[in-house]
Amino acid sequence: MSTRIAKPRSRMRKQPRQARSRATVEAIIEAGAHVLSALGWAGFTTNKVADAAGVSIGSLYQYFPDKLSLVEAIRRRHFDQVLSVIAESAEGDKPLKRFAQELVRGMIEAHSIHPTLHQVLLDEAPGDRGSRAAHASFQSRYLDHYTAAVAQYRRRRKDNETVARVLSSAVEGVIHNAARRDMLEAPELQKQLVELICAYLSGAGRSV
Amino acid sequence: MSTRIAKPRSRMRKQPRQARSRATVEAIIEAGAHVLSALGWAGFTTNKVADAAGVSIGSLYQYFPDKLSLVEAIRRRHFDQVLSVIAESAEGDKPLKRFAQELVRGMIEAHSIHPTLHQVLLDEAPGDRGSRAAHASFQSRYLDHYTAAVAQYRRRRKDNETVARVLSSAVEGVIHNAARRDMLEAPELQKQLVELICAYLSGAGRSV
DNA sequence: AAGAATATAGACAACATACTCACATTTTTC
DNA sequence: GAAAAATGTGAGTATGTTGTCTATATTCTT
Repeated sequence: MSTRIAKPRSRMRKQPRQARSRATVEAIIEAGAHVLSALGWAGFTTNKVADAAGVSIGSLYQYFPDKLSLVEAIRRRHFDQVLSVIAESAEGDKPLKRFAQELVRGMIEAHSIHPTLHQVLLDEAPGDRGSRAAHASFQSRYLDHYTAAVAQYRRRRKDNETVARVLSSAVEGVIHNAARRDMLEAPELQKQLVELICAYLSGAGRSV
Repeated sequence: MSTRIAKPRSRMRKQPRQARSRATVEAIIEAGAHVLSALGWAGFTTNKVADAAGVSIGSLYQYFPDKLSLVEAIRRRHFDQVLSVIAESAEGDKPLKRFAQELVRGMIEAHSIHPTLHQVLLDEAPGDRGSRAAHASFQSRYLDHYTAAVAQYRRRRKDNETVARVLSSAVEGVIHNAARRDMLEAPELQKQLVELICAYLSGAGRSV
């Protein structure tokens, strides 16, 4: 006869009240991100996370009802970090080249936090519960930066939607590949990526 | 005192002799690729594969000593398929645009077989045993196509290595992203990807 | 300082997965 | 056509993972 909430275990089982427990939760999320980034979804076990965080498995389940909700928390935190980094790197009115440079710089910084976490969160980690919404929202806000750039710098107006998608996934691909081989900081790579963006947006292909 | 071979369980436990068993092995590999592509590395269990192949779990272990050797077989087969498709799509002397078109067409075909298998094999599936070598060999043969194109179509000679890597990972990124949202066959996407390649290789960025 | 609220620990139950083994069935060989 | 070789089977074992429960330790309130 209790007032059962629709999704009893959607977010957090118990709100941390004391400073001590807030630190515990923070440690768990941070350790979780680390394990997920280093070992991938398959190696992501709650016991390993608790171990890496220096807490017991019991403490973990005190705040996260299940594995998915923990991933959810990691996802939320990481996406927020990425978006804030990118957002501040690309705003205002700048020439194309400068925009590209700052975008690339922002992307690299965002991925330097946890080199492979981003890709793992996007591809491996399941997103069944309420994450579809968060995921989509992130993707759309993420695309906005590219869409704005495309609208601002491209001469042609057709297919702007597709162009933004192509550009963003191309940039992601390069960053991801570089992260995998630990070459995110290589300056030639940054330069070439900037050139790729500029070349595509200034539309040199149609003349040939 | 026996003559122990260095890697007793590296490849196959038993060679299939009759046609029946060859079909079994084939069915297992095919089913394995399917499961891996659909469910990812985390959902890739030997029981599911045996089930999907319509054989018993015992039969699977008759030919594959462990899970890794099965992944190895899947990897080998898929990479061979991809390379052969790409190889025949990009050879001879063609204008840049035509090369780009055929490359894109080839990549899309290669990934249409099992949309996400490629990425799963590259990122998720572990490659501990002898796979590092096969993996590196594939990557290098894979890059060769891009390097050849870069050398042939670019005016500048500097940083050709980096340019090839940037180009290949950009193309991979776009293809991968399209595969994830089931848009591999969208014609605007193909067109835009071709334009991206042409724009970058014909080097329009430096003039701005 | 004592009792209530909060936090942590780790043994344990329930379940999933990789892989084995003793035996059944089919094909080949003579 | 019978013995031998090859192939196929699936319950069973060992191991690891998720998530629970209860006992204990720490912090807050008054």
